[in-house]
Parts: sequence; C-alpha cells; structure tokens
Amino acid sequence: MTKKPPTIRDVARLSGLSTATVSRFFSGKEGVLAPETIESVRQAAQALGYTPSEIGRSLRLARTSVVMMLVPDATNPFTADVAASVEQSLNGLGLSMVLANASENGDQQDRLLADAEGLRARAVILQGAIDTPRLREMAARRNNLIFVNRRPAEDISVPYVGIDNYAAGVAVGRYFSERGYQNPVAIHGPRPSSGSMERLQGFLAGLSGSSVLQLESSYKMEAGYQQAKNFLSDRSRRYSVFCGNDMIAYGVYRAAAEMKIRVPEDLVIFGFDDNRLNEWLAPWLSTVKVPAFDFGPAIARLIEKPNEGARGKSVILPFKLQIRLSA
Amino acid sequence: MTKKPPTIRDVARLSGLSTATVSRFFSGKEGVLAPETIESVRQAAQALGYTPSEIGRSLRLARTSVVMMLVPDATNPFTADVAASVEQSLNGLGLSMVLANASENGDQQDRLLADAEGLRARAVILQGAIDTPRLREMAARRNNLIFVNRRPAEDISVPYVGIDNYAAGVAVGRYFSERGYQNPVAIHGPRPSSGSMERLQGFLAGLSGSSVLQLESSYKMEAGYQQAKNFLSDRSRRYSVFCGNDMIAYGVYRAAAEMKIRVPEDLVIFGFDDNRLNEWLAPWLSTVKVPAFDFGPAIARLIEKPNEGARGKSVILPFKLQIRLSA
DNA sequence: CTGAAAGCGCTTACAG
DNA sequence: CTGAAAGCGCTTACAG
Repeated sequence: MTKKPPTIRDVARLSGLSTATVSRFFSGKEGVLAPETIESVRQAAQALGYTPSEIGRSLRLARTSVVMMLVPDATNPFTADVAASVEQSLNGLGLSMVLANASENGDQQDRLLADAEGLRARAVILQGAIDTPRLREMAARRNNLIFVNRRPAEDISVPYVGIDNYAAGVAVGRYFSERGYQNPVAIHGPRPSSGSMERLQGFLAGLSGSSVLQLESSYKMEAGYQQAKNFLSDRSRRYSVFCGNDMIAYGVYRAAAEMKIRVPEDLVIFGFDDNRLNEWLAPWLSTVKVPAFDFGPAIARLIEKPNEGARGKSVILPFKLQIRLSA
Repeated sequence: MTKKPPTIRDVARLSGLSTATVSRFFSGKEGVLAPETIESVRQAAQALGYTPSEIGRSLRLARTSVVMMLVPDATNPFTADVAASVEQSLNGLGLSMVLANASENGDQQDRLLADAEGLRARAVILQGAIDTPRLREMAARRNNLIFVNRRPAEDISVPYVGIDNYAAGVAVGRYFSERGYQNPVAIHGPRPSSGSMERLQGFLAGLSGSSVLQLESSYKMEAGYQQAKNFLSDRSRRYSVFCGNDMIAYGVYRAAAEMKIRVPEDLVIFGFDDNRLNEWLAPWLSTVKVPAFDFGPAIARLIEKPNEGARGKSVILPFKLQIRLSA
C-alpha cells in the first residue's frame, strides 16, 4: 500500500470521540449512540477512507471470518459449482472463503490444514478428505471440520454433507444389471479417498455377482482416457463402464471416439456428478446427478450453529440417475 | 473449536523460555538460538499442538498473507484455470488466495473491495474489473491492485496481466476477412468490462468496414444461446459469429444444433479463451487461445516485488488463434 | 544467546 | 449515551 491505512484512533481523533464510540458505530451497536455522534463518526470515517481492520477485530474477538475450503481439484467443473455455492452461502453469513487445492495429496492436504490452523479459520471444509494422522488429530481437537461428498473414514466423527455414495453406486449397478449390460468395468477414483471406494462397493453390490474389471484412476480426463485406451484395445468385447466422475467419463468418451467405437452400441458409459457443463457440451452422458448447488446452504447451516449440529451430524443430499444417450 | 488454541505464551511457559525466544523459533530466526533452546521450544510446541496465529502475526507485522482474487464467474472453466494457476504461484510465496465472485456486478465488486480492505489483503487481483468510483479510489490510494485480462480504463494506472484483447480481436477480424466469411456477428461481453469492448473494437478494425451485427451478452452459455436463437431465426442468411468467450460460443453451438444449422457450413463460430475443456468436449471450436497457466507466475512476480513493477507496469501475454472445425 | 516491554487495531465490561 | 483501560497473540529494538 502507498501509506498505512487509517486506524480507529485516527477516526476517534478527527471526530473528537473515543475509540470505544467509533468501535460501537462500526460493530452494529449504533443503537446506543446519539444521532449527532453517529453523524460525526460517519463523516470522519468517510474523510479518512476508514475501513475497520478485520485483523484487529479477529484478534480481539478470537474468531475470524475466514472459512477454508480444501478441494481435490478446483478446475473440475463440478467442484467449481460446489465451491461457488459454498462461497455464496458463506458470504450471506458475512464470511469469506479461502479456496485451496489439495490435489488428492495427503501431504499437501496436511500442509493446508496447518495453514487453516494458522489463520484460525472459522471452519474447514474438506471435499475429498484424505485419511491422515494430522486430519484425525484435527478432527479430535476441534469441531470446525466439515466433510463434503466424501468421508475419509467412518470412525472420524465429523459432520458430512453430501450424497450417499454407496447407494448411488448400487443404483448404477442395478441399472446396468437390469439392462443386461455386458463386461462391466469400474474406473474408480483414488483408493485413499473413501468416496471412490463407496461408489465402487455400491456398484459391485448393485451388480450382485458379475465380475467387474476394476481400474483405479485419478479424477481427471487424461487418466480416464489412458485407462480406456488400454482396456478398449481388446476389440472382441463390448464394455459397460461406470466412471468415478464425469471427468473420467469425458476421457473414456474421447478414447472411444478416437478408436471409432460407438457409444452406446459398443460401449456404455456412465459418469458421476453431472456438472452443469454436461447439458451443453456432453448432452450424451448418462450420469449420477449430484445437486451441486445444495451444498452451500447445507454447509452454511452447519457453520452457523455448530452446537446444534453435534459432531457427526450429517446432511445427506439426494441424487438421481440422469439418463441420456451413453447408457 | 473445542477449546481455545494454545498461544505463544503457553509454549513459553512450558518450555521455561520467553515468548521472544519462542517467536524467534517460529519466525525463521532459529539461527540465533542455542541448540538446546531450539529443542525445548520444539518439544513444548509439539506437546501443546501449537501453531502460531497468523492473526497476531499480521497485526504485529502490519501485513497479511492473504491475496484476494475477484473473478466475474468462478464456474467458467477458463477462470477456474487462471485461478488455479494464481493459487499455485501464490502458495509458492507463502500466500493464501481468497477467491470471490463479483458476478459482473459493480456493486458486488465494490462490496468485495471493501472486504479486501478490511482483511488488509496483501494484494487484490481483479479479473474483469468494472470501472466504479470505489475502484478508482482504491487504485489511487493503494498500489496493491492488479488487473487481469481486462483493464477497466486506460487512465487507471494499475499493473495489467493479460493478453492484448484489441490485437486478438483484430486477428479474428482479419481471419474472417481473409476467409470471406459472410454476415459477421459479434456477440460481445458486457459493456462495462472494457476487455469486451477491446475485443469488439479490434474485431471491427480487423474486418475493416464490413457491417457487423453487434449483440451484447453476459459471458454465459445461456446468454449466448438466447442471442443465437434470436438472430439465427432468420434462416435466409449464413452468419459468422465471433463470441466474447467460449461460454457464449457453447451456447451458440447448442442453439445451432437444436435448429439443425450446420457448423461451419451454414454457421461459423469463433470463441475466446480456449479453456482446457475444449480439447475434450468441444474439439470443434475454433477460438483464441489465452495461456491460462501463465497468469499465476506473472502475477506472483508482480506481487513479490511491487516496487520494481512501478504502477502501470504490465505483462502482456501471447495469444494465438486455435483453429479447429467451427471456423 | 535471551528476556522485558512496548505496541500493532480492535472490543467490551465497567464506571460514570 | 460515552470514555478510560485492559487485553487479544504476536514481533522486535533494546539491553544485557
């Protein structure tokens, strides 16, 4: 900055009042002040271009207005939608959101958790949390964690907001089963993130018995593409693929297109998330629709009254199968 | 939080040292400390689970580690890529990024600028800044603003990082001209955001004289779709559309598909940004490629040494025409 | 190599 | 309705 910003003392001096009074004006206690006092403060503040320091405020009140949100990949459109929803709801509570990428990486996540502690974040929202000692320690010590869409382990008692991943997997498995889809393949997400495993286990249960080719993949287009290039090279079979998320499905679709494999005739593709872009750019993709824009309000409610929402209290959002052309 | 976090005083007490010494340990001044002192501090901190408060630190040092980034729409994949790039570069400097949506709305932007002042943000990065009195006032008073990809006005002297929007518009106009494209249409972005106008003016200049149908649109798929539905209803002509960004182009493409208009035979579409998804989901879209991942490093450099980069110092990134099927 | 003390910008219980 | 004063968690110049 060009020069240091004015402080509450500057405003007090200029208005001829005390810092206590100026503070009352800026912290919503105008009610107790005399009308002419209010006017003096307003004018002085205006003249100086004063904005109260959130730092001083936070230190004094022992709480910040910052909420940290950790996501595996902010460039995933579904994640972006969820983050936008959360940001908006948080702003409604006068809170700011700090977005950070954990990149499906435990160490990176732990580093960011340390940052969140340093910032004394009001809450930490973890989408795709990874089970690490540090995470468990924080979960035990503080009650300001919220898991989104994936819960790293059953025995960590932290509120969860998201769909029932297992049930969604079952629904897809049943759908495959009813349709008589052949040679099921599950390109699931990374093992350390439990949501991936729940989706997979549900899928297996829903298929009740059929043997499933299981492939692990990161939640990226490139990874889905690579996996597909591999198993599709066996042209003697027609596969039916359940992808851990839409990104993976995009990759599979591209691989199929390059290999001139017809969807859905020779290859069934099912995604997960149904990010908003699908309607516009992938109107062919059958997928599990997760209500991205319901996350913000649910999370905001949890943050607003952490007491009510005892540890472990969860919000389970609805999902549905969005059937289009690919399955 | 369950209980209040330990403070530097707790660590001092437990280790039998002074807060000054503990502070030295945590602020990278270990060099001056005796080895056994270091060990004591480490153990005490470990035992208490102490992490220094960024709040206390910020207040004392009169600077925060927070950088605020305002974007028009974080769910735009191009924006998400830029934000990811910025976040990564900032983390490399030990800074945190607060992402906020200004929604192409001057009032919302001004509110967020006030928040940034309150947080005493180290820097404020504005993608798609809107020219408001408050913005001008902040630009005049502080030198921690950075404009990204759009500069609200020539006479606001703030460093700019982005491409030359006018030149890119010219390039597209020339391309249309050389190809002899008929009935040029410009679905440009909102007038208040200057980048839109620069792209448009460049396009007009590049076409040198042809009359152009100019339509204003927000940078959203839905808006592009609506505009296209309207002007495409005149089936007697074949149009050539330059879109303000890829989102608009997606909307136009969908409208064309629904109306059974062939691209590029009966409708030429040109986008802007070339977000990463294009390669996977819109491999038909000809567009202007903007190097999203070059923004972070350039911005980080500007923030790192604000002195060197005198006000108004800018970084102009290269663009190129990415020709695919639609033009 | 280490500590006592001042002070960063706020808020609020207390007193008037 | 208003103010003086204490204190939130740090860092650092100064002194030893």
